[in-house]
Amino acid sequence: MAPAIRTDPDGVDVAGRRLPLSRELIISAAVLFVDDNGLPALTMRGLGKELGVEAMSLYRYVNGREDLLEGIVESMVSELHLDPTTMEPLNGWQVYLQWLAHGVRRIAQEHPAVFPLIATRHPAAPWLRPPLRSLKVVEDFLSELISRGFTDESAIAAYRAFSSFLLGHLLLEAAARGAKTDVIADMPSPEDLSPANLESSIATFPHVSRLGARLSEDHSDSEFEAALENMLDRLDRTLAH
Amino acid sequence: MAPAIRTDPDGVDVAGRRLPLSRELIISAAVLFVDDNGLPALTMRGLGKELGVEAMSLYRYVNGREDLLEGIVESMVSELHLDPTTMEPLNGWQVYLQWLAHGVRRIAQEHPAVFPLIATRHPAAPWLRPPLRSLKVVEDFLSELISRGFTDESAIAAYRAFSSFLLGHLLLEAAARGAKTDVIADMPSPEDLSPANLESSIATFPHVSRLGARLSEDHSDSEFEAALENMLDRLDRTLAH
DNA sequence: ACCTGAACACCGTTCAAGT
DNA sequence: ACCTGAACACCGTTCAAGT
Repeated sequence: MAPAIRTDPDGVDVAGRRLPLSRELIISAAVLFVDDNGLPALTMRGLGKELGVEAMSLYRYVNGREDLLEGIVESMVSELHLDPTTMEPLNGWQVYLQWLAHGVRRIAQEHPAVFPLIATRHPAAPWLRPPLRSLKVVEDFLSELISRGFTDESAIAAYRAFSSFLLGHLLLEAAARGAKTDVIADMPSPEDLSPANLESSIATFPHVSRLGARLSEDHSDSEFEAALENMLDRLDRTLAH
Repeated sequence: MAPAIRTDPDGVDVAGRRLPLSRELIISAAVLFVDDNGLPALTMRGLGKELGVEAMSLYRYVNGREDLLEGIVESMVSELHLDPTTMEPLNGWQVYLQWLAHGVRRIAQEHPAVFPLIATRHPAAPWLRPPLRSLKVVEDFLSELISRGFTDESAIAAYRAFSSFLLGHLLLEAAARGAKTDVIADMPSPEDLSPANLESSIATFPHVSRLGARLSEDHSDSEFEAALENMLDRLDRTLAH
């Protein structure tokens, strides 16, 4: 059932040694597991088996399943931390927001099955807005914009608008990407528009039937870039008020 | 534990008669249950108890838990169907999109705990985009726009942009609304910025600390209207190409 | 120090049996 | 026709016990 898992099923490396358990190892194994098998398949017992260990062993390193999910989200979002030691300085808030937007998009594309977790889990503080849901990311966001001409208020408004933008676009893009690759243990979709059912629905849904092929086309790259440009232009206009 | 349920805990009406079980009754009871107790609390056994019946009885009317969730989503989204018999004719695609946007927003506001379900469940067809995830809604959408000057391509582009817009804004708004009312059986948030922890993080997150109060302010009404206006203007511009 | 066996309280789901 | 008891295969989680 599990296709092409990246670790040996018994959680041993190529030399046959068992990898030493740790929070980091468990979380990264969980990410791979969700990538391959989908979120509902992630159970403590199943992940334990993947690592060649009983489920109870995991409780030494993570405080239960909820904490594991939190760790997964945190490990993904931390890729968006600004790191001055390795990054060249950004010139302009537009460059920063472009970098940030494409960073989140890369996460959504590489881990489409994990992204719904990033999108819908309750953040640590009520004003944190997925997918920009870590304190460090928000601090960077506000700092970059305010140091480059935004007022406090406009930086906060930008944070709200930008998080909504990223969430809507990338959650739908991840869902589309997931639907192609997906380990669909879901039920066979009842009102599916496969060729068989399509004919019977031409009368009821003429536009949908006629445009079915074009509705399925993937223009996510150009659509994302265009919407991102529009967002940046809009922020620029509020700056010049 | 369960606060202010709207049906008698034994699923009987005021006269003491047991309500006759049906798919519709079960689904609407499930919606109320999720509104009050949150999505994770919805179990077949728990819902059965709420209706004064054993869990197994529900299987006569719904094909398992997944089908129940599907029924919940479908019952909410069907509120967005155009009904020519009761509605006055809409003049202009802007009026239609305003009506649609506010309809989805009302659902998100009235059922914030259900909205993540509408947002993240795999739709019946891969090209359906939550929250506009029913064939009828998409047919209405395309029909309204194409009959009012949109080309096939621009109507499809508008469907994509509009669904992304609604999903991003309303999922975040529902999450914020849910966090206030929520039955939070969640763990105590570890990096919460409550007064106690706030002081220690001023050094690490100066902007966040300074703006904490303003980050928590709710401007969702005006922000939604402004972003909706912007979206409609953008569509209007592509129309005039 | 690290892992496990056994146990507990839950799930969803099936099916023969009751009324 | 409609509901239930009993059972099965799973969960997450705890804790005393093993090594």
